[in-house]
Amino acid sequence: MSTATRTSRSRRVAAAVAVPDDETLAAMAKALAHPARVKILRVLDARTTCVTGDVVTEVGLAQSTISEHLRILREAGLIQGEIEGPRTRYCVSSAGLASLKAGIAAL
Amino acid sequence: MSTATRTSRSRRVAAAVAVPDDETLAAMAKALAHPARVKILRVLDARTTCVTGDVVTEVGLAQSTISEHLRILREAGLIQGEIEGPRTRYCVSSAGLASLKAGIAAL
DNA sequence: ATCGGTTATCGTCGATTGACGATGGAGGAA
DNA sequence: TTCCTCCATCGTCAATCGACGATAACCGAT
Repeated sequence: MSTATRTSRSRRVAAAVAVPDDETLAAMAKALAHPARVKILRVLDARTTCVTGDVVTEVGLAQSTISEHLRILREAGLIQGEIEGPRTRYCVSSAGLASLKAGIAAL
Repeated sequence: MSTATRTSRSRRVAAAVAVPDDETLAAMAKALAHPARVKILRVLDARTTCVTGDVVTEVGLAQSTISEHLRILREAGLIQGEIEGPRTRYCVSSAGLASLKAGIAAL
């Protein structure tokens, strides 16, 4: 418990963080269970936003491999990408990340 | 951060949490990347300590499978087990878990 | 309409994972 | 000693992962 001292029957104050169950937490952990994906998260966080090509350059793996890692992170809800013309812009999902943090912190 | 408000150049107060690099963080996440292992952590936390057989009963997988999961968690530094006569007693490694939490929180 | 740049998806291959039963060793009890 | 219990390890099998090149789809500009 850190931000939310206010728990029980009070008004919803600010973004109730979803606490994931075992299954979901494991899935999110699995998405992080690869150095390249951890690095991708850091890259996205540092630049606040980038297109796939930027990530390919930064991480140094094949484009198809990066695209796959991005898919895994996206399906885990840790990042989100929006199509922007011919390219796709990715950013970390603060909601998803918060959920992961909450789940880990609750251990 | 929860326990340690005291950070910088003060005397080392209580267990400076090691912040893991990408590789290590990924390895710890990988250890959590399975529902059974998440559950095992919860079981250990709830009972503060248990022998392998208890975990087998609680989780409901084959003894060899549980033993393997315990090994993975142990090698990731998330739990520690001490041999106690004919059985092995496992408990959560607060240091390892703190390291994981720090790594995740730093994302 | 066609071309060039940017991504996602497909197919493949070797490596790793996860599950289980079987085996073996280390302790306590008889 | 001789059991019996508890646990880790081994061997095996199917399933999944990770990386890559090749291909296709999509869009903007020419």
